[in-house]
Amino acid sequence: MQLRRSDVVTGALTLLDTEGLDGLTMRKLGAHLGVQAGGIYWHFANKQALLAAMADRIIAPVATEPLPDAPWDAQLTELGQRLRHALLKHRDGARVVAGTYVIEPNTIRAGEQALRILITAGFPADRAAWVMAPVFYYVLGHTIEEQAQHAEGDWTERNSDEADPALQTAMTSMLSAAPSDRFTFGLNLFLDGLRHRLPHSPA
Amino acid sequence: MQLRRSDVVTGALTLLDTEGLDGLTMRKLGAHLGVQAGGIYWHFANKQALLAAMADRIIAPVATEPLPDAPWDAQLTELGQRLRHALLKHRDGARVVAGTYVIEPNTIRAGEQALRILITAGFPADRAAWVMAPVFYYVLGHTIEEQAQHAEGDWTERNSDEADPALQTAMTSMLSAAPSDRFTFGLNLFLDGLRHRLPHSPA
DNA sequence: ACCTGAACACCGTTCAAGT
DNA sequence: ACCTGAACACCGTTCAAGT
Repeated sequence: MQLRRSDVVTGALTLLDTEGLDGLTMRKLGAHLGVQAGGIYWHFANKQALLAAMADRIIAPVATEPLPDAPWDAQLTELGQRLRHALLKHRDGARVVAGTYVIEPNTIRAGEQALRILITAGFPADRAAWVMAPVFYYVLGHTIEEQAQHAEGDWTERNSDEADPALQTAMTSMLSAAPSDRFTFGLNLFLDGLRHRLPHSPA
Repeated sequence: MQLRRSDVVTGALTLLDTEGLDGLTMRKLGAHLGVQAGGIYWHFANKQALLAAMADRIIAPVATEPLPDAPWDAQLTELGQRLRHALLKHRDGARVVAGTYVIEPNTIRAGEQALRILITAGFPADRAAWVMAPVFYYVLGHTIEEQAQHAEGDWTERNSDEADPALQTAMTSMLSAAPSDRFTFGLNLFLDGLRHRLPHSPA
């Protein structure tokens, strides 16, 4: 039976979870789908196009679920949290999304949601995207690192000697903290900046 | 005459500028250095280690130059600006740094500078790193996109139809703006959040 | 110590040819 | 329309052997 474009994306995401991004090859994907590697190129022009489709699928839940009726800052926080959770659902999800310049439908929709929140809240339309981009970079950057989980011993090892105790405290408290706490902290840092530019919304 | 570790890094950065990160292969680097590809492995355990050394070299100017005697927020801004400029000095510089979990000396030093600024300013030591990380993610994310310069027509093309004019304005103003203006704007957004948590420093 | 030569085990992508 | 088979032009990495 035939392979649809969406089957290829689904198979690729399954393989992503078991092999990771670096282990995701067209040949392995072909084998997983019961097809020659070359066969995939009938459905996708190249690997990059497939990765873009995967990224869009990963982001889908962020664009789909309706936002709660809440103040703009709570809505924006919710969007950031949803994005992180969506990225965490697949191994290397953040790297996949970061690596593809996505102009697929769901990604566009998610971005439009963020812009609408900001514009409705009173941000000038010609600055809304300037605000959205940093939040997006932050969520991606944080989650990439969260998913990389490079053996945490590294830093402590390298710097066990010669270091300022305050700096030690700083690094240790970052490495030992729960990722979700650090994430929320950073997101709030951002929103403080935003709230500062805009009258706080009435609850 | 013999090849030193630092010569390999220098050659790799030269090649990076002409070929880009995706075109930087061990074989091409070998040819550029007048050496077989395998020969490089005497100096570096693998390509990843070489990329880490390249990243550290790229970041070097951020760690080396002393900071001006200024309020903490101005110092932090300066550090962010320097990091962006350092990344921009080499093609795909931001991607190189983002792709390597760097615990090389210069990167450590640059991070310590940021932590010291924050701690001196009065941030609790166990939160300083939580503040530093988001700024770092932002600078990297912004600069990666700035260096990708994916034909700006893409978005406008895809969305010339059916779209909300306010959203159009938002996207257009982002795509047409000078990257350095957008960068400074985003950095300030962050600092507003920080200043909000800390008594503003006396000039 | 530092590098060559040559191989190993892979890649993404193309494309005639099959069904 | 959808895929096979087989090739092309690469990769990173290893390692005996040379100097």
